[in-house]
Amino acid sequence: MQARSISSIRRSELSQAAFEAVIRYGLRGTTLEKVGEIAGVSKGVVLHHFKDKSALLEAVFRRSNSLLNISLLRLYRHAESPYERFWAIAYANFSETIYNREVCQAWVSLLAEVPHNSMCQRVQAANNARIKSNLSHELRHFLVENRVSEVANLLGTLIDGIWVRAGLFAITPDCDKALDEFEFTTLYLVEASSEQQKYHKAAREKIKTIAKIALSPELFQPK
Amino acid sequence: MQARSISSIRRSELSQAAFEAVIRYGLRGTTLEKVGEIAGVSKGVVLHHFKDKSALLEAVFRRSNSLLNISLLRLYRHAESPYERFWAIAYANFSETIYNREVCQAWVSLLAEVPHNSMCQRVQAANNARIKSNLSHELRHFLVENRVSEVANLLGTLIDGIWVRAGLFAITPDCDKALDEFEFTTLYLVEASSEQQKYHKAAREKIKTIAKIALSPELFQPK
DNA sequence: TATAAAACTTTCTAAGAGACAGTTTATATT
DNA sequence: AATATAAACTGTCTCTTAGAAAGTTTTATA
Repeated sequence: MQARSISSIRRSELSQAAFEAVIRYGLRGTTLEKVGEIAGVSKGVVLHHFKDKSALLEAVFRRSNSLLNISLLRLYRHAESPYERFWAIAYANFSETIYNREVCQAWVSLLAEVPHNSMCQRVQAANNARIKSNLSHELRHFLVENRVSEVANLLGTLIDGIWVRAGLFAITPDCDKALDEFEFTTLYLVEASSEQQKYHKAAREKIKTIAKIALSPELFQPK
Repeated sequence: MQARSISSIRRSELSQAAFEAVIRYGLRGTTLEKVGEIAGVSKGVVLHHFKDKSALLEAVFRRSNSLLNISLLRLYRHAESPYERFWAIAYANFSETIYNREVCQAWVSLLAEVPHNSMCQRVQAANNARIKSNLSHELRHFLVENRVSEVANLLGTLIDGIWVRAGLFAITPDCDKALDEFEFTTLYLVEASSEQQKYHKAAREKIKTIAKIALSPELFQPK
């Protein structure tokens, strides 16, 4: 059995290398040659596997979004209540494995590609929709139906805002601070009763523990 | 009296042209030649007034941030209470003159420049700090002191999030929707009493009217 | 082992960033 | 007004980059 085609392995290596290049040299400083250099191949190989530079950057963009997806699925597997699934979403976005200098910075750098790349737009739109849908699904359990959509939307937008700010300044972002901001906003937006607040705190603690294991760097090596 | 030096006029023309180019061709598609073409001069002129491409993009970035500043000052002039000044901040960020397809898209495109350009980082950091300080100053009047900083920070982050989402998809953003989201979040975060809510509504209405005049496209031609 | 397809390399071209030398235009000084 | 000086601008040259194309090697499969 052939595990994965050479092409798919190369594409993965190359998009990883491109990610590296974007971190090191910025979007404008990322050239096909540098990407090849990091991957240990010639520029020609890069263009053999990606039709042009846009296609390569698109793959990097897709990759960084899929990291988020993977981490969410891992946490979902161990979340057993709406509150816990809600916090799984939060920790998927703001655990060290995902919410770190490199990834945030790369994401912000790649944002510039989106307005003129309809494939990136689709990826990003799908991502926003997925987060909103996930949040809505859990919010329904502790918020009146007619406010669910609005709150889910706002929390999604807030997540983007936190990410952007983290990416802009090329410093290590503070996971706990981000999670605090998310919690703070949530509790006010859903007007959580003190009983509900306890559930949230408990769920956050549990998912935090799970995230520490399930999203540990050793276990988190994407294909 | 010499109104403005030739250089300063040229720099302004050129950064305006560069802004145009970023909109039309994206960050990666923006070349010095195209910028010159839009401005009706040769590439050499561009490099005469800006030491390199980064310096040019920096100027565009600064420009789009200063638009925000100008619109805020205009509205402040007519705001007469904390509530009104609070809403002046909101309308400075989300009036058609500022919050439109072109500006949002350019802003997002230029974000990619920030992580590797310390001057852009300084501009952006100053901007964040200013918005936070402005918000804090007004929030103090209808929120207990020990929550002011946190809420100001969150609202600033939310504004960034709304902007990013608007810039990503190259469509005309919806000003009223953005303002509704901002209002919605504010009212919950400050736990506004029904009396306070009335003040907010009234202030929003008033500033809306003022913005329609003071920020009308005819009157808003930045230097 | 023959054949095709996929992976990879090398070479070439057009376009871009930016340096530099030289020319023109504006400003200030006597 | 005449001259000096600085600023604005132009054209040319070099080096780097994206990407196309044509050719070579490797791998898979019948």
